[in-house]
Amino acid sequence: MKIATYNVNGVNGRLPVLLRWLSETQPDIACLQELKAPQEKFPEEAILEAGYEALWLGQKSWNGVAVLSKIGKPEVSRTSLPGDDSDDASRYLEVKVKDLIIACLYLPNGNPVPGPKFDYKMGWFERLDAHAEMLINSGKKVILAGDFNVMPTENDVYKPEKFKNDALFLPEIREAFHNLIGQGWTDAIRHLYPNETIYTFWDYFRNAYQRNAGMRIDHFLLSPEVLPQLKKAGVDTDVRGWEKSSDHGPVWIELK
DNA sequence: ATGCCTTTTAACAAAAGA
Repeated sequence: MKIATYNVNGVNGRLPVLLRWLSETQPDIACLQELKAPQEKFPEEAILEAGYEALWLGQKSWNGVAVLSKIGKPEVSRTSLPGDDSDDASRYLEVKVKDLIIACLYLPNGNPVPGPKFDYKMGWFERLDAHAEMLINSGKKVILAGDFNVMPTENDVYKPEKFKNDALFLPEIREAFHNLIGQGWTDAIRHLYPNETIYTFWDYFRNAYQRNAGMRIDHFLLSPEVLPQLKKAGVDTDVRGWEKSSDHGPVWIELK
């Protein structure tokens, strides 16, 4: 079984690229972030025609997450993180498919630092941390997948020194990510490729993709019950080079 | 030092992204 996560940066503007990617790579489940579309503007028909049933949380202009499946319709588990009823950003969609719980998440960017956006990011991470602990303690097969907006180590960004004061790389956010992992989660890409330089995002400008000036910010975290099934993982880096592509590339895992 | 591009919204720039 192949599961993918892809920050599409606009699901309607990206539809031709999204459909081509689904058709060429055939993930069984795809988690999408940054739909940038209200609930009623999600391209459900085109996704259905591509063979996928979908659940999605839309929002006007920004955010938005979805889970696509061609192995049975996902069942909603949660549509937000617990802990802050005032947060109405569409950033978290947790579903059940088969025997898996899959959390599709879009962590806030957090820049500029310092400021309310970074405070919001740290607060969001705290709520994720608390909920993830509950999930991992459940003993179920759980996957946290999505755009975490965190480069976990210096090997995850092309020029670490340039990002010392960035919300994606500050010590406190890397520590938050490290603490989350410490609950018992496994970073699937790093588990299979401990030392390789692997990126999932390349900026639109300065020819970042052509220069491979990238960052690894989209992640798969696996609960201990899922880890033994991990067979392969990778990034569809070529998709980032397609015409009208997102600034992120799709990341995927294969489970036995 | 810098959002240098791209998307969305809306009707022009502005906001946001990372």
